[in-house]
Amino acid sequence: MRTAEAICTKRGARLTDIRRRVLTSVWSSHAPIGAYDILAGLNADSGKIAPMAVYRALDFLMEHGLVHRLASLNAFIGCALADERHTAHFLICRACKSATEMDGAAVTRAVKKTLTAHGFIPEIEIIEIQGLCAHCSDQDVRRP
Amino acid sequence: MRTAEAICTKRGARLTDIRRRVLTSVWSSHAPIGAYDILAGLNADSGKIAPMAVYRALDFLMEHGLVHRLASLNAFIGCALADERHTAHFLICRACKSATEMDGAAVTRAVKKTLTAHGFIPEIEIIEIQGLCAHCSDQDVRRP
DNA sequence: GGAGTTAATGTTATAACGTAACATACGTGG
DNA sequence: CCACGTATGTTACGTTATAACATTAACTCC
Repeated sequence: MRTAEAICTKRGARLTDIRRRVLTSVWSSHAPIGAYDILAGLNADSGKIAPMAVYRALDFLMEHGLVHRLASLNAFIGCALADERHTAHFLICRACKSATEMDGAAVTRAVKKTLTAHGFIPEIEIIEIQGLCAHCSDQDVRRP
Repeated sequence: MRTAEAICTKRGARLTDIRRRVLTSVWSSHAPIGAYDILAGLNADSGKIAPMAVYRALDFLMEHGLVHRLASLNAFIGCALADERHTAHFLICRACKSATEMDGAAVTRAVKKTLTAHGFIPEIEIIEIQGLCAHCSDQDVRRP
């Protein structure tokens, strides 16, 4: 959280009140959280923030790498490695709902190689693997 | 299309009228197509099909590998390799809107390796790379 | 072929996710 | 102070997806 402020000031970006509250909300959820859940959290305490405000804050936070979006869940999650620019690859556990960034080096290499073969110039990489995390697969977790 | 029928009869699955029409609609779009666009296409000719019907048909078609869903676009696309069970990886061109299944062998290997290291058991792999395809990157296509 | 069963579709309503467009406030540098 | 760029407020709407329950069609076993 202090990191977030540091990053923003370093870049001359303003971590305003709403943005800070949205970021806090994202971090305080252990699992990926939807925009409207964030909204509900913010409006529980105080007033009436509109969806727009949340989406704008999320856009800002994503631009600065503080938050990632999980396309397959329509949800958002805090990024622990915000100061290094990177494309995130996620492992999403259907049992405990955790979403952890995986070590993507090998995958990124393989993807890059394949793309070159196709002559494709990448801009956004979405890699989201859903399944069971190590902890949950030890438990007795049946298929959906 | 004949392939689709063959697959369904082989599996004892019923390729009903709606399912057939949805599948045709998906195939007749060169780009990934949204559920409501499919719906509009069907309702252009004849009567009033409800969204539910389309989503149900899409679910069926996906179960049988005849169609894939692109999570990052909320859209659907026909699968050319429907009889082999496979996880599809897509290259999505932002210029021409094409979405082609890439050769995923190397990537799949890398993913599998990384997952093993994490002790993660995969069930669904979503890999969607957005960017510029070979053809469009030859043209003068600027960033968004 | 008719009764019982499962699969598929119809119907209605609503949930969940996301954005356009325009007005207003806020801060910073000249 | 005031002009300009950035951020937020506000309203309304567009898009994507599903819940819940009723009805119809197909299949099967005797």
